[in-house]
Amino acid sequence: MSRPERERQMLDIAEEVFAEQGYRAASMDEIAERVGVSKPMLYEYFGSKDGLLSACVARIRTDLYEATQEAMAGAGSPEDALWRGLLAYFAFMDRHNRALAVIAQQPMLIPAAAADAIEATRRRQSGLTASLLAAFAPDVPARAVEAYAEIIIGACERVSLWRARRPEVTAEEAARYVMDFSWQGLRALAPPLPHRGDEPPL
Amino acid sequence: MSRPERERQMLDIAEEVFAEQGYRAASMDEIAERVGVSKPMLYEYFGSKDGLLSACVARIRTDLYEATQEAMAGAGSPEDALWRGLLAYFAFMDRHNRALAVIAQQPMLIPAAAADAIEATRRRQSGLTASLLAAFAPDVPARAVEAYAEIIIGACERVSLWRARRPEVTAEEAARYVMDFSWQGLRALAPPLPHRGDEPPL
DNA sequence: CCGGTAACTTACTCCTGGTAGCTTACTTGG
DNA sequence: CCAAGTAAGCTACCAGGAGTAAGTTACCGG
Repeated sequence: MSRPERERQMLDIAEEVFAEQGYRAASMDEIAERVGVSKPMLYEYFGSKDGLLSACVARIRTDLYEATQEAMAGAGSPEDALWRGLLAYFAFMDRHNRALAVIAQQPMLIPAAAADAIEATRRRQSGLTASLLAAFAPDVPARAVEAYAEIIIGACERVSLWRARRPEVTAEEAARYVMDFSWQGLRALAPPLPHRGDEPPL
Repeated sequence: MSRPERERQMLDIAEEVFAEQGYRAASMDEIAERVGVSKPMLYEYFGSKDGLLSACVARIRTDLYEATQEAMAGAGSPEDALWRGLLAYFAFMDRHNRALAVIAQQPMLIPAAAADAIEATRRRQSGLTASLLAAFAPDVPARAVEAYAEIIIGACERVSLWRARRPEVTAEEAARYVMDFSWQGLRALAPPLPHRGDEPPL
């Protein structure tokens, strides 16, 4: 079997095993066995267990990035772009095994080397969001744009996690929540106070 | 040394070591040595390495919960409560070693038992936020309130992570970003439209 | 003084991530 | 068609750390 072929096969199996058992419980021996290959081959290809996880995560993140970017490409307005991006995000999470999607969001417990690879792809996602924001709010300072991008990413990740406990929430509903919140904020929620135009206290 | 005393001491050291080296890299032998005690004592007290992490996380989360709850107690309005809560959150993250605060947010790489303990305490935080929201938006469906609470928590966690890369961002500035975003949403950012006081759609 | 209990230790086992070195099999040039 | 090189693959091992069994000290009530 050729190298790229084997590599993809290994990633497929590893993704499956990690999702089933979690990173720690998954053993390299089992992954190797299920691939139908011996353990040193895994190390030949990925260097370490962390390297294998990194590769899995990198692949997923790349796919996620492409899916959201593509979805946002055809948008007519910033608002529309945000909506399409959110929808694509949650739909993607549905298609892929949610357990690994969650693993893909856990940078810190794994060693620095692996975390770097994950963070790099992750930052591309933040960057995409940030550029969207910058496009329709050019006067907002860069720092604030970054912060807002992080906020949106964090919101998405957390809502994904929440959906794992609430399977009845559809991807569209989830996207809707994030969208409404992001667009209008909470102020729109408060019905009793009629004077909504005032500034918040710093 | 008495049991509760030892326990606290062990947690202090473990917190430190986990924060320094990360969960995986930290060894029970080293923690035991730094405590000045032998390894079986750690197992006597916490059952397993995961148990030790769970205990650390539980303690931190409890403290965080109390800190934010206390901060929000004296608020005059929901808006004020949100602001105080956010500020307390980020200030807490500053005081405690940020690395462990981050570890506390990584449930999935550790076995189910530990993850459960973490999620349980975490949900209390979501619950606190949700009750705040419910208080000033009683007509919003419970499901949406939950989603919004998750969004805010996710935003806070992610912004914390971001601050680890951007030490120049103060706790107050971070709280400010989350506050502004949560309150006004993004629509307020778009500068070409001068009419910000109008009703949002919905 | 003695029995019991509770903090504590030494000295292991075993599992799993990781590696050294060998074997097979396929391609390529003479 | 064969030899030589290269790439895929394997067996057998090591190291280190999680977790444990059994024994030891020290304190405290009777």
